[in-house]
Amino acid sequence: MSLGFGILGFLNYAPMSGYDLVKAFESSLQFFWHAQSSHIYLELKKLEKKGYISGETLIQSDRPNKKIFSITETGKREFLSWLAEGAGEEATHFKSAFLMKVFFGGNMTPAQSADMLRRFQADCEAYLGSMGSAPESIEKYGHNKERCQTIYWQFTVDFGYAFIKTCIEWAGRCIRKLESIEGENRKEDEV
Amino acid sequence: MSLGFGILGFLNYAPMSGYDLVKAFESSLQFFWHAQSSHIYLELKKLEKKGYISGETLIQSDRPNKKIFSITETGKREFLSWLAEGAGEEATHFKSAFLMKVFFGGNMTPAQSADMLRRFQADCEAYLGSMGSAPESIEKYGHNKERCQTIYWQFTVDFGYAFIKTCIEWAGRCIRKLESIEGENRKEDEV
DNA sequence: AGGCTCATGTAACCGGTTACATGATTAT
DNA sequence: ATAATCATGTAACCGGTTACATGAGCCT
Repeated sequence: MSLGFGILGFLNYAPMSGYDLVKAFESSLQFFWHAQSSHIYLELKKLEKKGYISGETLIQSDRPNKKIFSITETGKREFLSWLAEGAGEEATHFKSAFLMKVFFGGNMTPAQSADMLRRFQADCEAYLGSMGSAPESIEKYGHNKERCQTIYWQFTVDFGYAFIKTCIEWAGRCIRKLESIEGENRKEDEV
Repeated sequence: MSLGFGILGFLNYAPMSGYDLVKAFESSLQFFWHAQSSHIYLELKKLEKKGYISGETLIQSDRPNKKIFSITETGKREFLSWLAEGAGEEATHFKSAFLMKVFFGGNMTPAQSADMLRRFQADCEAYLGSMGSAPESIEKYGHNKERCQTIYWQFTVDFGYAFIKTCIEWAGRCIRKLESIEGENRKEDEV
């Protein structure tokens, strides 16, 4: 139901259509929450059924019509109480199929493992590059809001930076270790 | 299907029962993959149906009987080709409902947000403490295997350490920032 | 005419969780 | 007796993905 709360959070800023929400997720939460448009529309239906939001069709002449959703009082209460719950222990959980591959790296050659880690490192660097636009996004979306909102957005961006940098450094250590092993193996072969 | 590959990975070390696999996941992959026993048994059935593993009932007199699963040639091939695929771009993805709460922190008081972050930080410290047993686990499980396996296990443990430490430091920075804001607000109130 | 953005959905499926259910054997 | 560990499952559900489908209106 976390996606639902994300939607409520955005609607708590301002009424929006499903399409607007898709864009909003893409340009902010996507660092730690990937939402498919199909899923968002599905969730909107559920939230409306529960009475947390209400939608009104807006007739447009220049573009296709759209349905604008607003958060209800009940919805606001639900959202705020979810926030107030604070962090559960699941916050420290981290799931990764990639690390599973690393774990079973003994079934590949060290060279293969090193390649995998290099690819990972490169993806991280690319990701880091794509995050360059984050400060502007925050500026753009936040300039008409209270300034106190944007520091929380910045917190999540900071987390992203710190996380990716940690990944890059870790991968570097692993790669160096694997290269040293390869070096030893070659020496043994020569003897 | 990642859970399936995790199971194949363990069975590639040695034949095991469902119960053994539950224990194996708990004592190693749980840092980045939580597997419920019910799910493991379900997955074992699927893998058997696909012909990736085969099970034989072992009759025990001192304990309840159990079903020992072994990886088949087909299973081995599948597992190895999954490994060889390397890291996909999903490796850099990170999903967190907790960060979503941080993102929407503007709907709480800074004090509430700071409390949430302190709780998170404390959970991280606790997690760090629980990881102290990892090196022994590796030693224990690895001493009868080739030494080259254990360095990959160590890699994932190292990642865990680095990740949690990054979380703790990040949370600290956020908390300090929030405390300074609270300080400013109090000053304004006094004027 | 063709491609773009805007706009909204449905259906099938899959991965995973929760809750429940059962029963053998061993140790205290 | 009874608690703990060993051992295996089922059923209902939920959160999310993938693939598919549609169509309005704009720009070139």
